[in-house]
Amino acid sequence: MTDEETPQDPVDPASTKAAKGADGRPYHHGDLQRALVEAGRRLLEREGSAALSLRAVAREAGVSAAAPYHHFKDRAALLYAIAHEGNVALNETMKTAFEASSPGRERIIAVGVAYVEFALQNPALYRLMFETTRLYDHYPDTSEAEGEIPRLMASTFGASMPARKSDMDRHLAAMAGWSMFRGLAEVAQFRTLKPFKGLLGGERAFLEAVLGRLDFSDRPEPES
Amino acid sequence: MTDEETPQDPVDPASTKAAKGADGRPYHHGDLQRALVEAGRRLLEREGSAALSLRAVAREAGVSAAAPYHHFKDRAALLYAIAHEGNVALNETMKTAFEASSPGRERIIAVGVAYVEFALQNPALYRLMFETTRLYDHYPDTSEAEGEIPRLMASTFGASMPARKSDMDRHLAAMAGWSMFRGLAEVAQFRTLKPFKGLLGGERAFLEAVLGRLDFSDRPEPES
DNA sequence: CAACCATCTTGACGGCGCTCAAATAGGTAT
DNA sequence: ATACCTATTTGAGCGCCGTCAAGATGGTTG
Repeated sequence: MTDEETPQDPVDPASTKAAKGADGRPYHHGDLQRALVEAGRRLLEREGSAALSLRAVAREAGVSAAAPYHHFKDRAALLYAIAHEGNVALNETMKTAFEASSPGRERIIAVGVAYVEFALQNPALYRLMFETTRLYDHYPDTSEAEGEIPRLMASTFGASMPARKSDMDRHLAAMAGWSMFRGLAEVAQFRTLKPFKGLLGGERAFLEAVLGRLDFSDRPEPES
Repeated sequence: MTDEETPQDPVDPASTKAAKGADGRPYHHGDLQRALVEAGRRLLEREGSAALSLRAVAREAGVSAAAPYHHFKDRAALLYAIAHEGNVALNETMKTAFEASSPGRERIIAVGVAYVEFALQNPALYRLMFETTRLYDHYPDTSEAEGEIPRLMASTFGASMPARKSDMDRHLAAMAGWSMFRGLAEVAQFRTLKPFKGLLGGERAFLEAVLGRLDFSDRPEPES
């Protein structure tokens, strides 16, 4: 991640137009859109989601308060862009865990641990993704990474079952897994659980033990 | 619904100060603390959580913008009070479901359905409770109802297991159940699931089917 | 009655999201 | 180079927000 906002052009500070300031930054920001998203992520990690105001992001990126509006329709659009990056990252994490594991119970737990650990390591970002996904749920064009997570869930659980199983059962298992992942991602953040995790041998052991409480067994058709 | 004055205009010359409970201390305009919380809940249902500004709540209650500060330390304290009411209500709902069911698998599903249905019926309030509980997690004096929910979870799951099972296992099962409840409360709100629920025979059937994916079986000690 | 004091209002401050006209820089055609 | 064009950035301004200090209001009490 090149979160370096130094000027990449060796502009001559004396000859170039410097009406705005002597910081050497070219008047035309190279890629303000990108810089804003990165400033937002930086701010999110450093100060938490409460500090994620448009003005603060603009300040962090070193531009005026109105500048973002030429790259994002409104505040929500900027937050959406940040959340989208998070979704891409989470999706990658899950996919890696998926591919590094073999089908079945082991894989479900591995993907779940990856999911929850991502949330624990990026709590503010996760919560932003969470909120944003909810707000844009009804939008017809939720983008690639957002849609991929449920798909990955389905194949994670689908592959762990005999092929003869109905799609309904597969979907239900995926829903249960997804719910468990999301719920655990929240519950595991409670500070009161810390000693409990210690007793179990660490956070990862805790996550695996809880996720192990998902029912992986075959089941009779729910109907018929 | 145009701008209608709230019917609780404080000028009620006949009974300005009388007719208030012996416990309350309604000096000027009645019990403003109570009125503010109710105004907040009203606003939450009518306009959603985005409209829950301190000024809006004060307006809804018919007082000046600064009046709430004599009853709540800041905006967060007011939101906390509203969320607390929600926690009391949720706790009651769960307790009722608990007592109306018999121990074991049936009970776990009944309590889970009660939990998730509360969230689905009061989405804005649930989300507020959710956020607030998280923010105040580290406070030493989280109040009665907030603490009772985990306790109820523990006994819901604890009673479903043989007594010889270790506390650890009981707690883990409760954590898994709690995670599932919370996650499902979020996931079940996605509009895209509507047809899926229909195929299953309605929302309740969907909830029961997903919750049924919790592992209720006995397990070996997680550590050995 | 008058003094008191809890209660609420007024008015102000700074920060916010958002909009808009005006200014400026970089690239391109002349 | 010159002049233009377009994208980018700015500064001012609107209305709303949370918050605070000081003043007004009115019930309670000596």
